[in-house]
Amino acid sequence: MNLRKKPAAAPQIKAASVDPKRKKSTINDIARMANVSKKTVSRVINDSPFVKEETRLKINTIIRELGFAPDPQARGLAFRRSFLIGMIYDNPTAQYVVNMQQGILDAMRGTSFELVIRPCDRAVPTFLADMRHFIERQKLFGVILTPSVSEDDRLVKLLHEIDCPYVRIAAVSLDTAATMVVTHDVSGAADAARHLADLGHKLIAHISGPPTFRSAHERRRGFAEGLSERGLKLARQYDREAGYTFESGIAAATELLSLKPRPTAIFTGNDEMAAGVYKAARDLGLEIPRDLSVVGFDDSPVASRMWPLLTSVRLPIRDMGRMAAEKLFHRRTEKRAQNDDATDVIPTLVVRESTAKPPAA
Amino acid sequence: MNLRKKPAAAPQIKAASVDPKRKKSTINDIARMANVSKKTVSRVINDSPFVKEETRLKINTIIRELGFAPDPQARGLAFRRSFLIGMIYDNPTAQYVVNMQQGILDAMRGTSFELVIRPCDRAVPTFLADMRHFIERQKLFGVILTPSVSEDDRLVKLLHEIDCPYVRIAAVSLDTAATMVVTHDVSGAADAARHLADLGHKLIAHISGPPTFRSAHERRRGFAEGLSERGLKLARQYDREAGYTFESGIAAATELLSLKPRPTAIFTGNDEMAAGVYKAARDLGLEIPRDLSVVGFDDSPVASRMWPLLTSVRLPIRDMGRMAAEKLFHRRTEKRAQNDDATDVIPTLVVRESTAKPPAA
DNA sequence: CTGAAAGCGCTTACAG
DNA sequence: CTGAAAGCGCTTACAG
Repeated sequence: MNLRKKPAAAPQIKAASVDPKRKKSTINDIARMANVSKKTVSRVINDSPFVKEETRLKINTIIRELGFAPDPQARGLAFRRSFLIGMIYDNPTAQYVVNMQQGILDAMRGTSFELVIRPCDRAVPTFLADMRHFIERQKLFGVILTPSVSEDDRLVKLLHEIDCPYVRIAAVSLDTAATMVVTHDVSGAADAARHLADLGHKLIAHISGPPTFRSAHERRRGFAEGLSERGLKLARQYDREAGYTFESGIAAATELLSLKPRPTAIFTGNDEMAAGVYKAARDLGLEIPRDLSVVGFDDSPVASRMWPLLTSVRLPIRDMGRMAAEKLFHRRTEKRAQNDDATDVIPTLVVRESTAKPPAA
Repeated sequence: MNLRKKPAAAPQIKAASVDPKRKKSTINDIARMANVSKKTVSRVINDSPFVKEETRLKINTIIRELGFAPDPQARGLAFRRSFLIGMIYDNPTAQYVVNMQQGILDAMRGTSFELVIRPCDRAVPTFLADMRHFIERQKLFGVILTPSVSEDDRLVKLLHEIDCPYVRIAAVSLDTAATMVVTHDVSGAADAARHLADLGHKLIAHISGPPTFRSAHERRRGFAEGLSERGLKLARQYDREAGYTFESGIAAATELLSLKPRPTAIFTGNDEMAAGVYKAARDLGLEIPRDLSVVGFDDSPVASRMWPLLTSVRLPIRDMGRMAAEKLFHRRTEKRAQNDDATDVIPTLVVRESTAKPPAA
C-alpha cells in the first residue's frame, strides 16, 4: 500500500473542491449547508417521497455542486446489504463470459452498483459452502446465474434460504417468470433443422452437449422437432452425445463420418464441437460444404475465423446480461409488475458458408 | 489470519448455527465469549503482534467454532479503504480478459478480497473522471492494469494523486519494479524471428499492431532484433502496421502477398491478424505452410482451431494475473523487499504446423 | 499486552 | 414533511 501521506490541503470548502486530495464530503456536510438534518439528506438520496419539493431541490443542488456521492460501504453497512452484484458462472467459453459481463455492466452504468465475478465448479464438494460464504460475507445485493450453474437446484434452494435475490439465465424456464431470462434454444435449433432439411438433406446427424447442461437437451429437442416438421427423423445412430469441447467434437464426428450411409449434414450443440467436425472431416478428406454441411450453435468468434465460415445459431449474450441485471434491479421497485413477465430471447440462424445441398447420391 | 469460513460443526451455540437464517455472529459475540474486549478480537483478526499467545489461541478457537468472518463493509468503513481489487482493462481479446481474471482470482482465494471488473475506453473524454469516480467511490484497495490501459501515463498520474496502489502489466518496464509485471514481448518476438530464419526464410514480413499499444512496438522491435542476429533485415516494404484485428490482418496481408518478390513468411503481432493472413492467403490460392509460413502471437484458442494449426508465441496470462495480484497484496506486508524486484515473464514459442521451409525459389 | 471511548458515513425506528 | 437518537460492525487514537 502506498503510505505516503500528504498534509491535508485546503481546509476551506471552496478551493477544496478542486484539490484532488480534498476530504470527500459527507452527508453531514450536505446537511449543514442545506440547513436540514442528515436524515433529510438521506431521504433525498434514497428517493423518499416524504420530502418537500423545495427542500429536495435545494439539497440536490448542493449535492451536485459538491459532487457528493454517498459512500457505498457506509450505506451498505446501515442497509445490511451491499451494492455488489455477483455474477456466478461456469461457462467455459471466454467470449460468452466476457459478453455477459459487458451486458451486466451496461445495465449497471450510472447506478451505484459494482460487479463482482465468481467462476465456480459445481463438481467440487465445497461448492455450496463456497457460494454461501461468498454471498453472505459480501452481503450481495443479488446474483446473476448463467448456464450451467443456473440450472443447479441446490444453489437456488440455498439462495432462497439466505434470502438472496437472483436472476437465472437458461435455455428453458425453470423458475418463476420474474427470475428468468429464457433463451429458447429449442427455437434456434429448430431453425437449424429446417435450414438443413430445406437444402435437401435427409441423412442428418446431431452431436449434442453433455447431459449436465440443460441447453444440450433443449438444442437436441429443438433440432428433432424441426426435423419432424419436415417429415424427417433424427436416427439413433446419427445422434451422438459429446462434451461441448473441440476434442469431443472430433471424436464424435470421426465415428459419425465412418458410418454407412455417411450423414451429409451435422448439427452440433455448439461451435467448439463444430470446429471438431471440421478437423475430423479434413482428416477424412471430406470437403465442407461439398461433402458435408455443418451448423454450429453460439456464433462465437471462431465461427467467422473458420474456413469455410460456419453457419451457426446466434444468441445475443450481451443483451441477455443487460436484461438479467435490469430484472434484478427492478425486483425491488414499483416496476415489479412489468418485470414479473418472463424475459424471452429468441436465437437467430446466421447462414454462412458451411451449408449447401447434399452431394448427389 | 485465514478468514475462510468452514461450516464448522455446531458447538454449544445451540441449533442456531445450523439455521441458515441465524443472525451472523459479530466481533462482539466473540469478545463476550472469550472474555476480552472487542479491540483484542480486532487485534487477532488483524494479526497484531501485541496479543498474548494464549489469548490469541482462545480467540481463534472461538472464531473457528462460530465460523465467524468479519464483515468487510464494516471493516472497510473503519479502515477507510475497501477490500475490493479493481481490474481495469481495454484488451479486446476475450480469452485474455478471462484468463487474467482467473489469475487474479487465484491469488485472491482464501483472502477477504473480491474482484470488481472495469472495462474502459481511453478514447472517451470522461475516461479519467470515470476512473477516478470508480476508484474513489469504492475506495478500492488497489487496481491492476492490463495493456494497453496499463501504458496510460495520465491514469497512473491520477492513481498517485488519489493514493491508489496499483500494479501494471506491460510489455516493457514503465515504472518502478514494485509496480510492474513485465512480459518481455521482445524476447518472444525474437524467438519467432530466429525460428523463421533458421527454416531458411529470407523474405520475411511483419504485420504489427496499432502504435497506441506498446506491445506492438516491442514485438516489432524484438522481431527485427531476432532477424538481425541472423544477418537479416526487416525490409521497409515488408513492414506493415495494422490494428490487431482480423480485418486489418486481411488487408495488410493482401497487400504484402501481392508484392514482388512475395514474402515467404509473415510474423503477425497477434493471432487475430494471423487468422486474417490465413484468409488472405486462401483467397490468393496460397497454401500454408507450403507457400507461406505464418507465426502469430498470443497462442489464443483460435491458434489451435485454425487449419493448419498456428505457430504462435505464448504468454502465461493467468500466471501474470496471479503475480500481479500477489504483488498488490504484498506491497503492504514485510515481503516488500522481495516484491520490490521486478516480476519478469518470458514468452515461449509454440511451434505447430504453420511454419516450414520456404518454397524452392 | 489490553481496554473504554469515539468515530467511519450512512440508515432504521421512533417521535413529532 | 422533518429531526434526534441509536445503531450497523468494525478500527483508530489514546490511555494504562
